[in-house]
Amino acid sequence: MPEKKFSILLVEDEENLHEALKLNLELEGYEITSAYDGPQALKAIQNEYFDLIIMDVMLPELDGISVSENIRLQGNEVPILILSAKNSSADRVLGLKKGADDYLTKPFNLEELLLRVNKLIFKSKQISSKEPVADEYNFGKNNINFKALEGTNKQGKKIALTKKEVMLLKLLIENKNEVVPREKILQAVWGYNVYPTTRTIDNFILNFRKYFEDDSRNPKYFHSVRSIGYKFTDN
Amino acid sequence: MPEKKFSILLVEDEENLHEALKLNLELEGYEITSAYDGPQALKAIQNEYFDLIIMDVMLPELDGISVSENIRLQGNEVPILILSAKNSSADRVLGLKKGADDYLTKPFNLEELLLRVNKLIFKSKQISSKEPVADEYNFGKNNINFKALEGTNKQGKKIALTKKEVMLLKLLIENKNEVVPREKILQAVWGYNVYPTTRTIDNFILNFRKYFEDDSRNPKYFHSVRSIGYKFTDN
DNA sequence: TGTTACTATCATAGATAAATGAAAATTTTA
DNA sequence: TAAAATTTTCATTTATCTATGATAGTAACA
Repeated sequence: MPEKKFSILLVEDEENLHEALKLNLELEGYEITSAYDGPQALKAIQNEYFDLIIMDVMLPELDGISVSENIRLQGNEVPILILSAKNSSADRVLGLKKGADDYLTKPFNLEELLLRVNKLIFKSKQISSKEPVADEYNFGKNNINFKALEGTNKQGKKIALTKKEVMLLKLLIENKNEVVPREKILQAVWGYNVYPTTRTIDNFILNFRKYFEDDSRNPKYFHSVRSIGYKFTDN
Repeated sequence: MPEKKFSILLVEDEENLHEALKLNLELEGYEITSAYDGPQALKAIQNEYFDLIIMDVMLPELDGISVSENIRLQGNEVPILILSAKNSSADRVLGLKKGADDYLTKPFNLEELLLRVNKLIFKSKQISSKEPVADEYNFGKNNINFKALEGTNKQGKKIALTKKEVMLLKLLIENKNEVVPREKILQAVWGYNVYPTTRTIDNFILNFRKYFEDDSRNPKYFHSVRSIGYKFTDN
């Protein structure tokens, strides 16, 4: 299995700087997606998973601060590194307030940028460590044995689970009572960072409902949250 | 660490008033930069950081309102205190008031000016320490879980919240005790190129009141501020 | 003080985008 | 190669969002 690259969204309108940054980041082993204005950036964020966003404040159409604000309001906590031309502390305060995680003033030293990029990505991975679920999990009258790749439903019927099914179940149960966005699911279970036009996730959820729900029309455990993702609850 | 002086840009063309204000503000401990017309003001703003701008509406070359608009278009949210003569267009001054700034009508009392200057600077510093809201928020007997997209009202009833509802709730709660103008709401929640009729926002507020208020006719939390926007309070 | 103009409230209905569910197509595994 | 697992496709259903309109409330002004 090839080592997974971290993916970065680079939002910068100035061509030369954009290309230079892209080249250097790729040399460091990151996978770069390019955006040249605010709307493009927002669109990319809707469709892909990123480990980090590097964004200029001064952008055509929609400025970087507004973009960050929008990202945060959507509940997305991807780390954001803001680049600013102005050396004004007003920008700085405003940017950080809106949820940017770090801040660099142009012109900046390339070394410093790379250091910060590394730090931000590492930091966010650290925090995201959730307590792992045990080998078995019970909800209602259902049981899941993650190691045996096997489930038992309320009628005591054994259900053979596949690897992917187990991965998705684990992910949802680890994050129970929280909505897990589709991009996060794809990222965690499939390893994509591109959100394909696919109903694959939905099919897995449908299967889970068939396996474990009394009434798949009114799910108690596997809830869909429209336009975001899915949520597992057990109460 | 030496105490930092707050810096003010004073934009006033009338020499006598300008000098008088400058002297008094300096006596109060502020650092004053002078400008005597619109273009000068804009130039100063490009090059320096200011904690506050005091600006006459009636200026040679380029009037104060235009200068303010220009500043805002640049994404700069420095507080602006407008000085206006009584006969100036009420509409445009009203427009500025919406931006959480302040205005004074000439002739004004010096004490009052100093009070407002203080208030504006203090207020903007306050805002800058605003933190993003946590995953959960409680007000009265209500609870909102932003990660679960779920609310609980005083009767303990669970309310499934939608993505947009959560975005708007977050925005209002992040800015609690402040009026959030309708344009700001549209910009932050709906995005850059969507213009739903303003009734849409009202509908969301309406729902929030149904979910969380005892008496939706006399809201305790979700207040409308006529012709400006909405305000969330929790006291 | 009454008239007028504006703005918010609230219910309802329509539009739209997303999820469902079944089945077929494809890929992977044994 | 057969069987299992996974992914795609597509018609249908549904959740959510938006527009509309009737009413009530509020501010402005003579």
